[in-house]
Amino acid sequence: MKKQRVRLKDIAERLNISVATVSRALRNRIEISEELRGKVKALAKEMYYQPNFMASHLRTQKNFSIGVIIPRIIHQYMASIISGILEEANDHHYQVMISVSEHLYEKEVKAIEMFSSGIVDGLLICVSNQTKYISHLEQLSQNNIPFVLFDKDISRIDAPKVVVDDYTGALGAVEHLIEQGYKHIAHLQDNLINHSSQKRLKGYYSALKKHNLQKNPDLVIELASISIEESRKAVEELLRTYPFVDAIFGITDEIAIGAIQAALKLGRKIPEDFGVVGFSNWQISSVVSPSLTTVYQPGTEMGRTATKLLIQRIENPEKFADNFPTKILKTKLLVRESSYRKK
Amino acid sequence: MKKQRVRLKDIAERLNISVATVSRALRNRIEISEELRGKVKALAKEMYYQPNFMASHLRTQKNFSIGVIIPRIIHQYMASIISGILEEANDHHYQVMISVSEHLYEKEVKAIEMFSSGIVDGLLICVSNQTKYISHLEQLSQNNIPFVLFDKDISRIDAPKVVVDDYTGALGAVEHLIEQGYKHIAHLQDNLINHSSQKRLKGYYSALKKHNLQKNPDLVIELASISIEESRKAVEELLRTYPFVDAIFGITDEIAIGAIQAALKLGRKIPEDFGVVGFSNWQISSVVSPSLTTVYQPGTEMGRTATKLLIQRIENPEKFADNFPTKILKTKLLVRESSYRKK
DNA sequence: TTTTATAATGCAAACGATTACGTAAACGAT
DNA sequence: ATCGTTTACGTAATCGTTTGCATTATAAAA
Repeated sequence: MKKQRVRLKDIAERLNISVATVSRALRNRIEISEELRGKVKALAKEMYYQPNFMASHLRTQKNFSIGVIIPRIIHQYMASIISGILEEANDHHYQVMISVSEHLYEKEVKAIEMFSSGIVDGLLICVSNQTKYISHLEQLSQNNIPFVLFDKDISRIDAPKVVVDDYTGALGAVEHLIEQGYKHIAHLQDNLINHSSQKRLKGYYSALKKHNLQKNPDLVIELASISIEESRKAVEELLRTYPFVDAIFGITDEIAIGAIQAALKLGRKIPEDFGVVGFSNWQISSVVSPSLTTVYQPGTEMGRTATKLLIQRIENPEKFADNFPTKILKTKLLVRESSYRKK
Repeated sequence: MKKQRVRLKDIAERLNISVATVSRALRNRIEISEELRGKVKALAKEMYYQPNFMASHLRTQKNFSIGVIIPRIIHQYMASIISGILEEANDHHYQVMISVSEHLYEKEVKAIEMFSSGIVDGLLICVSNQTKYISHLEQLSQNNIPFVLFDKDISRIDAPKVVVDDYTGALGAVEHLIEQGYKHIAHLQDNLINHSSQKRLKGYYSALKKHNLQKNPDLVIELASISIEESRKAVEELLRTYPFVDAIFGITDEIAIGAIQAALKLGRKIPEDFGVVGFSNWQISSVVSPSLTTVYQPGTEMGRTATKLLIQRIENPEKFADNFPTKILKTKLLVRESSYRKK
């Protein structure tokens, strides 16, 4: 009743030849005469033969699949990274398995263990916000499982990395505000565990210093969580306490949008007497009114680059035995209405 | 040099027992004495043993992984579906492999072929816009590979399906506009190949009919592609040609936002003299100004439901041999500024 | 003591593909 | 006729687990 899958053996029996011959014929080995190769292929097609990857992978110790571990997926930037990963993987005939850690360290460790069981040839990892220990990553190195870190940097671990130039991106964003004439620029960010956050903060400080603006620790606000509402509340409070603040650099677009809403609510004119810049270039940012100036992060490119690096490492282990490149992708400032006062 | 992976054999040799015993001990079979089981497990842990899934899957013909085929991923609604899939799969200890068809029929077929090679136990499929033929899906049935269709419905194919109630959703959205006093409601949609689009169009017509409003084919616009710009252009033209139009039901939030922009540009007041409703509840919709009334689609729930159905079908093939359920998820109208005129 | 039941373990054959090695036939060169 | 090559294929081991069917030891029953 239940139709069995067609195996090499079935083809072999129909043609009265050996399984080995069928295998070789299908993979175009020259040792098999052209005539027979043709016959085998024709019959395979006719019988809808599909190779059993489980078996061939067990034998060859190769999977043609890579695992991806990310903190969350409902997030435009992350979705664009995944998109890049899928594209690049597809180009190289690799399949992609995704696991979401939900920013929980434990889930991250579990995912890595799960992927360490031979179902993938390598791993693409974006560590969670909670990840402070790295023994699970070192375990991977010891088990000889190639992996590449992306987006979030963990400086202590020795592995290929692909990150965005947060420092320069933030620096440019804040310099732009300064050039537009804003004098008292606040910075809203999430907790500082995150490496990117730290870099963006540094960029912010550098820009102030470069232009001889005083840095005021009260103008750096650390939000408990990243959301429009949270940011709106914080900015309202900030503007009541320090009314002289005339611009905000938000660490994400969500935060920047919250800032816009708060400023509008308090009667500020954007960009005339209040400027806002965000980070990431979510689709929202071009649609809100006023449209949001933001730092574009090349998500798709990051996905592609990380995947390319991983596949190279998988297919050429010796070559990458000791020198692990860190690719730093350039951001791009997209100037829109929220910060551009024509002079 | 290169450290070998630890196998059952390695553990067996260290303990001077057979491989079979180790295998059974690790899987908690009662035939093995508790004492020995303990010893084996301890040593396995000590040696960092990770079972080789390739081998065990080959033997058991079971993968604990499912394949997902979607048209694209950078799309909030789709990302939320994926998120639901990943959650549910994770709960049942399944892994998820994703393939993107980019709305190309050929890529969809290729993906299905690829997944038919035993690397997944079942498939979750959201067909592309271009998919008119279904032989590739029938092939799956014949090859005994369980699959579930989600989001996009193809009525001709016999399989479990999970869809959203587009008809009722659209009906409710348009009725809401009517109740708010809008009289000349236009509808903007994409090409009609899509089943959902057709259902939403029907809902639109039904609402008009129910409230004795005349249907005017000129007020149903078919866009070449879905984007804010495309929609803005179309709506501008529409409003110039038919100035009496006072509301728009857009088939997605993008289209609705384009409509808002066009209406504002032409000096219409929203919601006073112009109403707009979208479909999907993207994050954007609550942030634009005026905020957008829209029909919420339960993406995460759809992902979870489809996955649950698939896993049931995988683990209980007989039970689902002939009766394939179609789950229709309820939408929910979220009334916001773009359509709510207080009376 | 012999028989029988029970518990605990080993043996070896799968799963389906790949591949090192072996072999038979055909051919040309000596 | 003999030998060496080449061509074209077959044999069988292998990848790491799982599992049906022994097998052995131990205990209980006769």
